[in-house]
Amino acid sequence: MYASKFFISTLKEAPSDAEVVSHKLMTRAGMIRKLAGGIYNYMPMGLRVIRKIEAIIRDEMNRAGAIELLMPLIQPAELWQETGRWDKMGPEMLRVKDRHDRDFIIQPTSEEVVTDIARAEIHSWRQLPKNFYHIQTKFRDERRPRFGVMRGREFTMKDAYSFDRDEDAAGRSYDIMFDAYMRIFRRLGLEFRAVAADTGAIGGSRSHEFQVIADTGEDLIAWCPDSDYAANIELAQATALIADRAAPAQALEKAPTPGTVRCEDVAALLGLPIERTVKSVVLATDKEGKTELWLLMLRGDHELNEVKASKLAGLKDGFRFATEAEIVEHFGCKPGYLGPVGLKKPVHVVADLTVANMSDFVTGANEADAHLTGVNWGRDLPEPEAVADLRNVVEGDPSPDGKGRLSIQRGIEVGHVFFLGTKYSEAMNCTYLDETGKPRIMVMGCYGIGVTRLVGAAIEQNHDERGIIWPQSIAPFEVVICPVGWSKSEQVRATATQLYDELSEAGFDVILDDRDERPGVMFADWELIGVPHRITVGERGLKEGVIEYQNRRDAAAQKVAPDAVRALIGEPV
RNA sequence: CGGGGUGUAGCGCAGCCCGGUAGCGCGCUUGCUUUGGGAGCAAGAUGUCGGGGGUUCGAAUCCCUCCACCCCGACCA
Repeated sequence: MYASKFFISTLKEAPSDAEVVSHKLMTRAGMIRKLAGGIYNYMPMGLRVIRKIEAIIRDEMNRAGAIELLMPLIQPAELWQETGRWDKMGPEMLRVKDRHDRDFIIQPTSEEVVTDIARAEIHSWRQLPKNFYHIQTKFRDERRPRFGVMRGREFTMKDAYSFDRDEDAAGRSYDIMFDAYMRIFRRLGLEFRAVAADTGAIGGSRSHEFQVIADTGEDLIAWCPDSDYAANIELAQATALIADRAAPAQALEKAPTPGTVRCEDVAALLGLPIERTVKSVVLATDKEGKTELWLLMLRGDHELNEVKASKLAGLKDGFRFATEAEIVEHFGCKPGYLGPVGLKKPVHVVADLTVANMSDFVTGANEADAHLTGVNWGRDLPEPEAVADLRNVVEGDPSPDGKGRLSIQRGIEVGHVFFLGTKYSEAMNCTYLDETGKPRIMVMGCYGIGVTRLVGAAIEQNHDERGIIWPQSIAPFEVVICPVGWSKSEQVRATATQLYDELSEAGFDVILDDRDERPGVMFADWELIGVPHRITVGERGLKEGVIEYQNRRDAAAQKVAPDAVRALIGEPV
């Protein structure tokens, strides 16, 4: 490709609405242009990256035995009504009507349609297993689209769906996809981690997220450097940090703590470590018109994990945070000084694993500007109604597998593999005949990769102050040739053109910058765009018989003979 | 959805408080000079000042309203 024949539109300054680096750099590099909130044009330079990512995904999906098809962007409401998601999905799903006033949706995902295909086309156990996938535009009307391509409303996703005869076979399909995903993300050249993830309402144990490691990620992942344990923090198991509860040593006393609401402040005021304080989180449930309050107790330095809370026996069907009025009614006190001792009305008291083994701890006194010290289970208040893992793990917690301590990293979720079971196949009566001629429900799995999000994630992980640094496998171009004095020097032109031809012939994606710009302009543009290898050809060097090579990660260029540059670049990918 | 903020040239911004008919930098066009890290000089082009309504002799500026975009949002009692 010659630059003059391509489309390059770099900006010196990013639009003010771009917040994260990937959004800024993609816009500055001319890869995307915003059309509306969360909706972007993929400009030629950006589309090349997307196409390369798609090619790698296709290659590995096909290798893993998945079969590509393409399901429509617009889907009829009937299928979604059949599974009940027409009502469940909420405003995130964009609904449209056709000229006959019939309801359609713009697909946020494709379980319904693919299951409809399977039930219509697959009739025999001999046809199983099957795994269908497509790479298709999705639309999710996000509450708050942000971060450019990382959380857009319109985006591209690869979604795959496996169909199997039973759970064992579905497990094998899952493993095959898991392995394929490992290969895909390795080939994309990203630092990533596969982590156990919450399975939500569907249950079961098989769900993994693929997280690209980046400080700007929205997800927290807990992993153990000494073992292969890795889980989303939503799921990561916390252990009791105190093995056995010590006997009470202190008397129950009330301490004045005026204006001191947060646990760290209470601890500081009382001159105690924060590990001695217990915070009270008040939730509410509404069942058949009856409101019940739940007091969840966590150590002062710990945070409530809502996913874990939602698994508690009484909170399974949904909960909310209690209102101030409800809190006053039950505790006789406004938030800030709440505790489990001296309640006005009964509440369900649930203690975190660690809190359940604490003694002589500090809680609110249910009285403004006061806390209680020397609080002890059994003596000052009844044993908790339930003890459960309620908190987020923190850096340094013991790994649940008993092999060392947990580290916490931020990640960007770019892939998810999920064992679906029969949730959709049962709702849609997707069956096959087994060897005995009996109809049986197919067992499904689903597997997604956020293609456009990957572009953003790759940049979040690989950039510097000058711009993007693409992994070679997804760079819009692998090599750029910058001729200095293109229009002036016959010799520069000849050498640059010859290099271009040779490298293209060798299978590299090469762009020759024949725009006749000054070197500073070319260098700045290509460093912003993030091409991994740059070759500079100028009369000055040619007099000494050299050209220059610089890797995007190098601090400076090195002079080499034209025929030596190939060795520095390595191989095309 | 609630709270806050911002909309002025392709991009980044000033002007608004205190009304008088729009400006700067980058980019773009033309010419000359320059040519190894975002060139210099000169001459240009580009704005329904987010939309609508109102106040006023006069509105980017004041008032009302709509829209768009951005940020924040139980974080824990």
